Amino acid sequence: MRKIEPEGSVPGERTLEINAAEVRPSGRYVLYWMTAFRRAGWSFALERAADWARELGKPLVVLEALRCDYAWASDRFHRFVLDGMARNARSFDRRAVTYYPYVEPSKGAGRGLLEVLAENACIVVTDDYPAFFLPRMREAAARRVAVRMEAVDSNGLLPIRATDRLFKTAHSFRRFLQKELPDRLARFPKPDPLKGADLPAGRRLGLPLDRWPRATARLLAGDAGALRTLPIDHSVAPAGLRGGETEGRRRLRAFVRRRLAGYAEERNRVGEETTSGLSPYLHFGQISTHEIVTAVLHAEKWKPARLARKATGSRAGWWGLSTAAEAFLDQLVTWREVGFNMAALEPRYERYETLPSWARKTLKDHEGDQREHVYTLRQFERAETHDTLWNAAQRQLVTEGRINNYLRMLWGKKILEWSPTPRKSLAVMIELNNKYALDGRDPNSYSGIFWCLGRYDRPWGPERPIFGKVRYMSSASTRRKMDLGVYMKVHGPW
DNA sequence: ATCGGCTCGCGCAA
DNA sequence: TGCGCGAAGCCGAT
Repeated sequence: MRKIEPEGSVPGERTLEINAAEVRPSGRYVLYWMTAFRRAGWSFALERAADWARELGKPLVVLEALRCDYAWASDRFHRFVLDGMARNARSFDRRAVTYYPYVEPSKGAGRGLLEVLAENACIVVTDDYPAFFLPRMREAAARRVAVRMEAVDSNGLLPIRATDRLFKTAHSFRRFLQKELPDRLARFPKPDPLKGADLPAGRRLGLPLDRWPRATARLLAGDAGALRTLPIDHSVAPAGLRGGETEGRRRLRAFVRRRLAGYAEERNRVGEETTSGLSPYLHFGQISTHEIVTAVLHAEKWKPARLARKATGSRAGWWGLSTAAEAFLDQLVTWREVGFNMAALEPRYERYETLPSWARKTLKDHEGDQREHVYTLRQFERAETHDTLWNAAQRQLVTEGRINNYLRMLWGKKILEWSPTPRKSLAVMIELNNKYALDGRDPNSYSGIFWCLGRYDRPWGPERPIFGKVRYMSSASTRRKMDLGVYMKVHGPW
């Protein structure tokens, strides 16, 4: 039997069949189950779903669900995702697409929703994201759904399955990217995959969803009273920035226009807005790396001929852009995607055992060292250490859902220094980062945490107590190097 | 203000 | 087999 494939331009290396079932051309619609790439533009997954709908001549149904039972679910993350769902509702309602936003009102209430929708689907397309509970949820769904399911990778510039190699340093990953990216720069997702897609209208599908009522406008508006009714952690308050694709795009424009040119020199200035601030939007899939890269390349009037011929792994000069743009793209592409490489290829990416062996050895050698200060998770959480700078960074995390890039490293290094064991320090970092950081639970966030313990880094001398040969950082040097006045004022004691 | 040394693994040249 | 080099460091010498 001929295998059905849609016409389209989504690269084969980004699509993955995740069950053995057949496509069902007699179904009533194509179902796109949006779980990670929560946006209407620049998404290979949505593009693939639209390709299928056109190929089969069926309407497209988009299901975007928000569970309440995942770890660390709180007002903070719900509000951010709901902002995005409200925006998606507007984007999709202007198209010939049936958008179904579902917010789980109680634990387990969403069970069965996907299967019921899949019963009438020709095919289910979903997102291929390599971290948190999403891979497990996707696998469980693939076993229960009796129609073909595809997962599509719209994570970054490099498809997560482009290689089997697990990269141990940014340098070797960068060198690999410099060989692999040129071909992929010509195959970006469409800014608006539904434009001109010519899909049949699906306005009156009469979905049998009485058991799973569509999210109310009040909830999508992020109404505080509506949030309070959900069984999630209300002690972690919304972070004070609006989520959603439009807001992410607005920030991208502002960054490129006003802050990109000074990025290389100013990114570590504490207490000023000098970075893009896009990582929460990237984490929840509300903006795409492809869109960001396109905006940067456009601002720099870039041409493919500017690419260096040789892949040396060097941090600057490969793109042929300004120093600032090269530095920014190194963060966005090299450092973000090396974390996706880890999460996609190493199922134990959250485990201490995945640290490089030199780091595990040296930390073990120093596990018995005397600790001058030792704090519990709760003391760290409440910013109750002896170090006012560390406390300020922790308070920024709790109130804003982020920490200044440079201070985040110091934050982690000190948790290592002030914990009974390196393993316990890892547990504290993961707990606090996942609970409070908008971009926590992301592959990228794990890179940041594990870097503090030696991942992607090299040994440094001299060997010190507790740290061994793991790179040491000190609050005293940080205070000397940086102007912390404004920062300490804003994040001073509660 | 700037420099070297501290230390290990990788990729490439030879 | 040798060599250069690497997420943002630290410290002491000059």
